[in-house]
Amino acid sequence: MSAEVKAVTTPASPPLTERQEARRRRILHASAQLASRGGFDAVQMREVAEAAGVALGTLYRYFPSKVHLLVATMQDQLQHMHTTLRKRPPGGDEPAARVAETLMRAFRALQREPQLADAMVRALTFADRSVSPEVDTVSRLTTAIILDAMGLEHPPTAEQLSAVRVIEHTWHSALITWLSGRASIAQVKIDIETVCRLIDLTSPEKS
Amino acid sequence: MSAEVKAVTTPASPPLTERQEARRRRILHASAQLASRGGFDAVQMREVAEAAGVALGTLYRYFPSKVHLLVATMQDQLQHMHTTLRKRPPGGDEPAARVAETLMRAFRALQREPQLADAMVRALTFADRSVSPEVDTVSRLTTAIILDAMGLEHPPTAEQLSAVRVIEHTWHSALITWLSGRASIAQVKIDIETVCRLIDLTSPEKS
DNA sequence: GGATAATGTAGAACAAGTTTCAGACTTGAT
DNA sequence: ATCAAGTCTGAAACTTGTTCTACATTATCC
Repeated sequence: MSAEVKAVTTPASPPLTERQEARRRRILHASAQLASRGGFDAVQMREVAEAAGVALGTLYRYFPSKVHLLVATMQDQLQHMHTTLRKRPPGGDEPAARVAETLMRAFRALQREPQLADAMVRALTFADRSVSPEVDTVSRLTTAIILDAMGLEHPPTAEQLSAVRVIEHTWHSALITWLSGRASIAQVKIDIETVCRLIDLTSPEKS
Repeated sequence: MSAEVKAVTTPASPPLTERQEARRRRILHASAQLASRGGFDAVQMREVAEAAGVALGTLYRYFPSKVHLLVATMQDQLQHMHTTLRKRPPGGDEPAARVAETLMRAFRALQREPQLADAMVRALTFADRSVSPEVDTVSRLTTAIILDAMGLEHPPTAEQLSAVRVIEHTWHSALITWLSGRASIAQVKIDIETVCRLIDLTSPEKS
C-alpha cells in the first residue's frame, strides 16, 4: 500500500455546526440529484435552493457560485469513487495496466450517470481563477487515485509525476470529448491506454 | 511536406454575399477585440453586436450562441496560426522535438493575448453537443498542425493518430490549467515534452 | 438569561444570454 | 421595374445566475 494519502479532503475552514453540516449535505444532494436529470443546465440555483429547503441567499453563502457548487459536488463524488475503487484494487501486473483499468472503471461509473458527469466536468473546466483552490482539490484527489492504482513501492519520481499529470490531462479532455458526443467509448479507451504507456516509459525499475 | 491537408475550413453552407461576408468578418473581429481586453466575460453579445454595427438578432443569426461565436473566433485564429507556423517549420531532428517546439511556439503566441486565449479555450471546453461540428473543426485544425509538425513521410499509422489525440488532449487541458492559474508555464512545457515522448514510442521506423 | 454578532429567510432587483416580433431593406427571378 | 422571399433592425420580453435589503432566527459570550 502506498505511503502518503493524507486527508485530501477540505482544508477545514471554520468548523460547521451540525445543522450547517446538514444543510451543506442537503444542498450537495439536491445538486447531484438535479444534475443527474438534466445535466449542467438543470442545476438551477433557485431549484437547488428549493430542493434543499434553503433560501437562495443561504445557498450562495455556502457556495459562492454555480461552478463552486458543482465542483464541490464533484469533490464529493470523487471521494466516494476513491473509497470504492480502493476496496477492489485493479489486478494488472504492470502499473500502466492497473492505471488504465482503474480509469476505465471510473469511466464506466460515470457512464451510468452521464448527465451528472456532464454537469461536473463542464463546471470543472469552466472554472475560472476564483475557483482554483477547489479545482485543485479535485485535481489532488484524481492524482491520489492514479498513484494508488500504480501501487508504487517508493514515492514517485518527478518523471512519474509528470506522466501522472499528463494522464490526468488526457482523462479530463477525453471525458469531455465523450460527453459532448465527439468520441466513442472505444476511442476513450484507446486514448487512456495510449497515454498509460507513459507510465512504463518513466518507470525507474528498468534501470 | 505531408500529403493531405484539404480545406480544413468550413463545410461551406449556402454561400454568403459580399456584404454578409463582411458582416461575419466584422463580428469575428469585434469578438476577438473584446475578448483580448477582458476575456470570456467581456465578450457580451450586445457589445459585440454594437461594435460590429449589427443588430443583436443578426448576430444571433450568424452565430447561434456566445459559445458558437467564440469557437468560430478560435477557428479563425487557429487558421492564422497554422499558416504562420508553416512559414517557419520547427527545426528539431526527431518528430517529438518538432511537435514540442511547435506547440510551445503556439503556446507563446497565446501568451501574448492571454485574455483572448482564455475566452476561446473556455468556450471550447464549455461547448455542448449543439456545437460539436464547430468544435470538431477546431480539433481537425489542431490535428493538422501537429501532423504537419511531425513531418511524416508516410500517412500516419493508427497508433500515431492515437498519440496525436493524446497530445491534443494534453495540450487543451494544460492550456486550461495555465489559464486558470493552476500551473506555471514551466509546468506546461514539461507536460508537453512528456506527452510528446509518445510520438517516439509509436514511431514505426524503429522496427 | 440576555446582549450581540453571525447566520438564515423571503423576495425584489440587476445583469447578460437568448428569444421574439413588427416593420424596413436586399436580393433574385421574372 | 416589380414582386416574393429572405435578411436586417430596433426594441421589448424572458430566463437564469447573482446581488441586495429588511427582517427573523440562532449561536456565542458574559
